[in-house]
Amino acid sequence: MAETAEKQEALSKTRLRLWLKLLKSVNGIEAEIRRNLRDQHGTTLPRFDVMSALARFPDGLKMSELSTFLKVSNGNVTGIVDKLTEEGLVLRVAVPGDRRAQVARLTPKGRTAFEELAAHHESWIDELLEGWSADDIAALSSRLDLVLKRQSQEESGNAK
Amino acid sequence: MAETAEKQEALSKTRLRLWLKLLKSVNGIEAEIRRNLRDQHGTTLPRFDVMSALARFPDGLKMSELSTFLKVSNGNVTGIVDKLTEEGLVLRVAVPGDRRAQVARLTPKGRTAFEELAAHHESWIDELLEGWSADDIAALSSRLDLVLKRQSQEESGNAK
DNA sequence: GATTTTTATTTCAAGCCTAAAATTTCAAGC
DNA sequence: GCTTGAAATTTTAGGCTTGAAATAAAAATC
Repeated sequence: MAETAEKQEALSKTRLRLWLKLLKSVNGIEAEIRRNLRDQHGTTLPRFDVMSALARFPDGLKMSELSTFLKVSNGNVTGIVDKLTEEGLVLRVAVPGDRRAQVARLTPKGRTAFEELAAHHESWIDELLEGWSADDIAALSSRLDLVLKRQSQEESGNAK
Repeated sequence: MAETAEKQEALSKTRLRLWLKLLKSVNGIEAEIRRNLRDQHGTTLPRFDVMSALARFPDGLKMSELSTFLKVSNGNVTGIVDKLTEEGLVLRVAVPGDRRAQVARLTPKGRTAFEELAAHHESWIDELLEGWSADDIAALSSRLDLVLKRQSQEESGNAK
């Protein structure tokens, strides 16, 4: 079932237009979340992301695990964790048996603060995706799995 | 047709999970595009975005029009256009009758460079969205319209 | 056990981005 | 024709991000 070159070309353009629309939508949602975090909570998305990651791992994450998980550079998380530590939301704990490594953990204060943020975050998303049904979501989700699958393949290809 | 509170809560969680997956997918695609622009063309996404905007307006765009169109700050485009101008890809043209304003335009060299970039960009997207049919795209596109509609409403609400 | 390599993290330099202040010019009202 | 306010742009200060260099400790090799 060979498609014609014309159809392939049209599909390529259609995909490009979709990508631009998708990017615009996602950037818009992200901008609103950043705005809400700043205006309503005096914080930022990178800080929320770090706290969110640490909330999933109650025993804490090593700095390098944190940067891998968030897909940002090591130097980046250093700065963010520094700030969160100064504010008493995160704690650096020495790893027994390895004096190079440190584990970052949420403090009780940090956990409480995160839970507050997370609840609001969920409700913002719920509003922003108003009109999306469970079926809509399932359909998109399966298409996104295609994208993510490709990405994880590529990653393993790039592995050193 | 009142849904139960339980269903509403489940939908909210489902939407949140979708959002996280969507963000991961889009960030992954964007990261690959940035990588390709850097490694294959020695340029960056912000530069590509500026050139792309200027390519759509052969008569050029005022600096403020450019920043509005791209949804970035004025100061931001100043720096990017500075660099592109130094490299001979963009030209600043005085606006007759208004000595405050300047129009940024692609030079012929800039246009050629952009067309080269744009062709590659389209093919990268085409590969990254491999497996997305015209029907998939149409379905998602209509859901995204919901999001974009909400965003444009909000914008006009925020207008000064 | 000394040397080399790898691993974990931080520091650094540079680019991107924003919001706000500063500059220059235009337009309106007097 | 001044003055005041608005508009277009650039400059500035500060935060985020990266990739690469630097530091320090662990692990592997000899």
